[in-house]
Amino acid sequence: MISLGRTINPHISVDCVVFGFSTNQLKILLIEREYRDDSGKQARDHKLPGDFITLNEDLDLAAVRTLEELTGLNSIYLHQFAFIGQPERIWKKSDMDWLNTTTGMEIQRVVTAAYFALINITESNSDFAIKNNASWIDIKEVPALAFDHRNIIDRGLAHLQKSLRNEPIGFELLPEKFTIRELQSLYEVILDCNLDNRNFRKKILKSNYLIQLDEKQIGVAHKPAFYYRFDKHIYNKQKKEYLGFNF
Amino acid sequence: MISLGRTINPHISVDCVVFGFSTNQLKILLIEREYRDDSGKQARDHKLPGDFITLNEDLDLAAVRTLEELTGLNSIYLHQFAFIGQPERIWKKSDMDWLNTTTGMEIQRVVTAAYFALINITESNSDFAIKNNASWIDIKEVPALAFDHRNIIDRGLAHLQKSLRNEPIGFELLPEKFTIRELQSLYEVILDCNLDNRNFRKKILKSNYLIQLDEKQIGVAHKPAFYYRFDKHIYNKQKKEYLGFNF
DNA sequence: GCAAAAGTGTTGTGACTACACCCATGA
DNA sequence: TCATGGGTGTAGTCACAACACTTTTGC
Repeated sequence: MISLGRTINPHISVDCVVFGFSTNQLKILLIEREYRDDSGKQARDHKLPGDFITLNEDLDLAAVRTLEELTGLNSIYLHQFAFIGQPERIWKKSDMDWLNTTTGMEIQRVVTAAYFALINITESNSDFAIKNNASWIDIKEVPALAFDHRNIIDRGLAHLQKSLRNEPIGFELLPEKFTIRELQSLYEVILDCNLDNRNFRKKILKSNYLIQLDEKQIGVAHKPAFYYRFDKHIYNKQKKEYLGFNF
Repeated sequence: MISLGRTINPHISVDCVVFGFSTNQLKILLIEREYRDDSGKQARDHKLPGDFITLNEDLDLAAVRTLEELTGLNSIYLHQFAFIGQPERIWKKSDMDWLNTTTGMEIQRVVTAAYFALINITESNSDFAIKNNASWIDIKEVPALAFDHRNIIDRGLAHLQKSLRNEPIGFELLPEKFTIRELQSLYEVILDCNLDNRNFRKKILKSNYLIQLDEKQIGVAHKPAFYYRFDKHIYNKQKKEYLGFNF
């Protein structure tokens, strides 16, 4: 999405790799775009949510703005994870033409700050996104993308996997209350592995920032699972500095 | 250092936090700069090695170039660790004036890619640096700096500590051959803690990429220590993916 | 009562911490 | 021979991996 009607800084952009999780799939938010291919024909493909920053706009805030315009959400987990500036990263003429057309400026070279966001997909923010030509696509079925966005997604995914191993961020992708099994599935899908559920439970419950609620699943054809919630406050309190070094 | 005589991209710069280690101190490479303070008086202070990128220059290569111009070295451990773009990061009028004067351009706002470098300080590269107004300063005695460079250093140091815990990068700061004790001191200084030397040895030698040489210290008034070298090849081979998650 | 997923305990192994003394050298 | 830093071993604790059965519900 390009900011028409704002004064942009045409040298610097933000791009957001937005992850969501639903029906046991890791999904990513992509935007459909219309462009003219090298032969001048109208075509469609997908790109990451992103935008040029405006003059005097803070980078982080530009990323927040981009996502808010797209999902209606403004307090989501969002961090910069890379900054990409190879001169040849926009190598297709059609991509460069598209930038020139949509901005109405002569774009030379764009350096982009890549952001990483985690969203709990709900009906409401999903509807909001659809109105903006955005849609949630399974990470395993990402089509060909504009610019170097495929590369940015791969780096974002690696970042997600690393973060998930080192900090409790999985909750950002789940609703307020969730079952241990849902959490385990999330880990399995993102890390692409199978986890022993006894060991997973022990490990995740030992750190006592998962609070068991009084509520159970209803209407399921098996023993209903308890719901839990993540208590960020407890986590922050007992977050410890790991002092060993293990390589 | 500003590239006079090159065509620069005045929106984007690189800044390098360059660490060195000598006489049991963690040091950082700073450049002395002349400028006019807000009252117009000639003054001196320090800044990080850095530069605007030139048109069509790759960011990573801009960082390599900056350091090569400064130290004569071109194959050093160098990684991007942050990208900083608050509009108010250059808040002092004197700093903005200095940029305008040295570049001969009207600078509006600069977004900078922060790089992190590790160097084994030698007489030769140290002499080279001195010729360029650069000097090695103990990390604990860093004076007031230009721009937001103090902040960048703090973030670089945090990055160094984190990296040192997770990857064997300490060797980059030491000469080719070193004693276990030197390595331990390096860990202690950077992590700001005391380590038990029996446990340190066990841990570091267990991973068998430290090769004991036939050579010992000479001329020391105590039992001479063996020298070791780091074998990157062995490390790369047995580098394992840590699959658990520990938070 | 049966299908389907939830939930639970034990054991072996390996990594970490804490801790104190002898060894080789130069002066 | 003494001062200096190099170099070594053991015991307790804790985290992790591997592994199979009982429980609760809807149909």
